[in-house]
Amino acid sequence: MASLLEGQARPIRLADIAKAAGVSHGTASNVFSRPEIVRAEVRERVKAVAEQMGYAGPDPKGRLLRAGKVNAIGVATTEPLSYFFDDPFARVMMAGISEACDATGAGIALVSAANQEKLAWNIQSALVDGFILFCIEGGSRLVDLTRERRLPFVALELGFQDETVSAIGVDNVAGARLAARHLAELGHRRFAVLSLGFADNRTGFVTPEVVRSAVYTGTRDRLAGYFEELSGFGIDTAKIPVYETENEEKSTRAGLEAIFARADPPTAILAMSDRMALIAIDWLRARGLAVPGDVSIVGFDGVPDGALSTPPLTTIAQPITEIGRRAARMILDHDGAVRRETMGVEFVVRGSTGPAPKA
Amino acid sequence: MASLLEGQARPIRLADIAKAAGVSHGTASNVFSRPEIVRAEVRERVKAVAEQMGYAGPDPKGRLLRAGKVNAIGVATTEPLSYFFDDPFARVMMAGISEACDATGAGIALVSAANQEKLAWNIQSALVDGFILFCIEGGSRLVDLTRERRLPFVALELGFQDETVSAIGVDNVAGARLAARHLAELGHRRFAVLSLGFADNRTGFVTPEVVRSAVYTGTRDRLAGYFEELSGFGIDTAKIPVYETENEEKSTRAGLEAIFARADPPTAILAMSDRMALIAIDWLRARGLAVPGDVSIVGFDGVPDGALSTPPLTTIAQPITEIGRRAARMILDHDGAVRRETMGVEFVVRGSTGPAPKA
DNA sequence: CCTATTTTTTGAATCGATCCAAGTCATCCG
DNA sequence: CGGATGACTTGGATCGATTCAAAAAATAGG
Repeated sequence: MASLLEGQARPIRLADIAKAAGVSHGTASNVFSRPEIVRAEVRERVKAVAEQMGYAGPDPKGRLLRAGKVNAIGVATTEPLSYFFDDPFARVMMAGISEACDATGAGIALVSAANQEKLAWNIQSALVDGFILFCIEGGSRLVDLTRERRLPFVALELGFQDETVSAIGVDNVAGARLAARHLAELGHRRFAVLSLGFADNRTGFVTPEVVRSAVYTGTRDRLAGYFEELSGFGIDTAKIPVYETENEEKSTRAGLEAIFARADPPTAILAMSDRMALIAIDWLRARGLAVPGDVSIVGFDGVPDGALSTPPLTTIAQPITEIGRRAARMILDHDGAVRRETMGVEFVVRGSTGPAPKA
Repeated sequence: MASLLEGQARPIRLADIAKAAGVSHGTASNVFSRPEIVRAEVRERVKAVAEQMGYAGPDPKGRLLRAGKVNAIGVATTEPLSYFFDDPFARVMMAGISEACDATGAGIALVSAANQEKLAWNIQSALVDGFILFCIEGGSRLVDLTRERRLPFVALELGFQDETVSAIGVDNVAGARLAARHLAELGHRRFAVLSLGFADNRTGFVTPEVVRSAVYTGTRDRLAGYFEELSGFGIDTAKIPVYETENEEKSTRAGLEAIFARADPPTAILAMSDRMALIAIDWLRARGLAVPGDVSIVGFDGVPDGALSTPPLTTIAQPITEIGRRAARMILDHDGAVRRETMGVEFVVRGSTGPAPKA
């Protein structure tokens, strides 16, 4: 019966080598995984047989089951896979993760969960020892799904409150205050905020109601930081237009249109991401408004592109690489504990902010 | 004895669920993998037990062994992992690979082989269905190692000749000719070439001897393309300085120093990579030489940064994304055949080239 | 040459699932 | 009521390795 299948090129297994070399599979295994405990003569014979039969070496699939450890960490997001290579924030983060993985020889498995069903499947079937989650959007779904794998995981940019998951974030309130203070000290009094989401699938001007029922506390905290600081300068924050975007071109431009269509347009824009800030710079300049001459802008994140724009972007920089490194290490030397780390931010003054224009 | 270990939290297996629910492991398996063939009542009972016992779902490690397919493709290079996120060429390539993987729901495993021993191990133990190799450097070692896995693989940027491996490349000769012709037609007569490697670990001016014994035929072809075309314009190619770099900042700058230290410095530089071309632009401008006023430069590759430099770079663009897509598809629908594809290049005129300065 | 050690080798057990041929059971039909 | 049909279930085999206690072989010591 087996003879009928001959020539079917069934891959050679370790057991085949063992049989051909006349040793037990235990010994054959040792030849590859612990050669030093096998008598030299036997070792060479087995190796020769393996070579001659075209054995590819112990199949990691088999080894894995026994070993239990994959030696790779999964990085997941709800964006398409290309997000990891396109998005500047993600790239810097990945560089940090890469560094930690390189240091220990671990691999990186990229997992995308762009559409609902596949998301679940990809997370469920990823061969990894743990996950790093980019919770840029639809984060709660991602967290829930990952939790079911019962593997260690760390959430990054986790927008919402959930004390049961390990996470690394930044001090949003402090960062936002820094940004607001800078602009206020430059004399600005008319502000607008380009905001990240307070809940999924919403864009447009934000009402106090929306803020109160925010799902994403990260967004809420940044806004709170802005407002606290501005209030300290005697500015009526209730009058500040806050436009919620999806952190991409279209909704951000829509937000700018809406903001500048109002009476009394702002001289200063607080953007909750560098992405939006950079889009804003383009939009304003295309509209003939000088940055920072007519309008000043402060971003948030500290992506490298911000240094290259014209004018270069003043921003609140997260220690992105360091966050990536720590996240990877958290998975790599996981000890079962839930850890939450809040990193400090750094205020980077570049060229997109200047004194408020004389009224 | 087992009781001594109780509380050790050994992860729950499918078999445990089966036993607890009073069904066979076969049925328990079906509950998760083919729920429709299990009677509703039984299915719910098993699911309830699983839920209650905190079962994480079928472990992919176990499933993998039986299924045989990982559903992930490995991307390997001899650079550190961060290369994939830092290098513009790699990033565009990865975007193409990502696209193809997203379309079929496959994952991407990044494998780095920065140091000798780990290289071997990482390649040997990567859980993937096939490899895409970035042969930017030390490519032959990478190819040899990968061949031993006996998994499908495609080599990208394979510098050397080896008809036994699947590879996707570009028409180097044609691309180089385009670049050379453009400059010659602009009236340039004094050239220099910033060259990629002809063999490993060499930098410096290249002799005909080096070219003749080239390991990297890609480099040789590009040079041949330049020379063929320039000869057609009656230029004595034997007098053209060709400086071999390691395609990074240091050796490229060294090359420029050496080239411009010679009598009769060039008015046109043919760079075999955009990377070198961009470094050259910086170097020249820092030196007070106008680009393209005093010196014109043509790159090779077509990385997106080239469009953003000052002046923007004239270059020979490879269809990088498309190469990535094809490479991924080659692995994804692998049929056992060795395939070699040569893609066309596109000539992109931007601002780094202009008429030769009046003598 | 025999016993005590030490070095190697063996082969069963395990890792965690899926697959499938064979078996069970209830239902339907003539 | 016997047999055919259909719907689930069962449990052994398998995927490809590693591990480890015990057996076997080699070596040392007396």
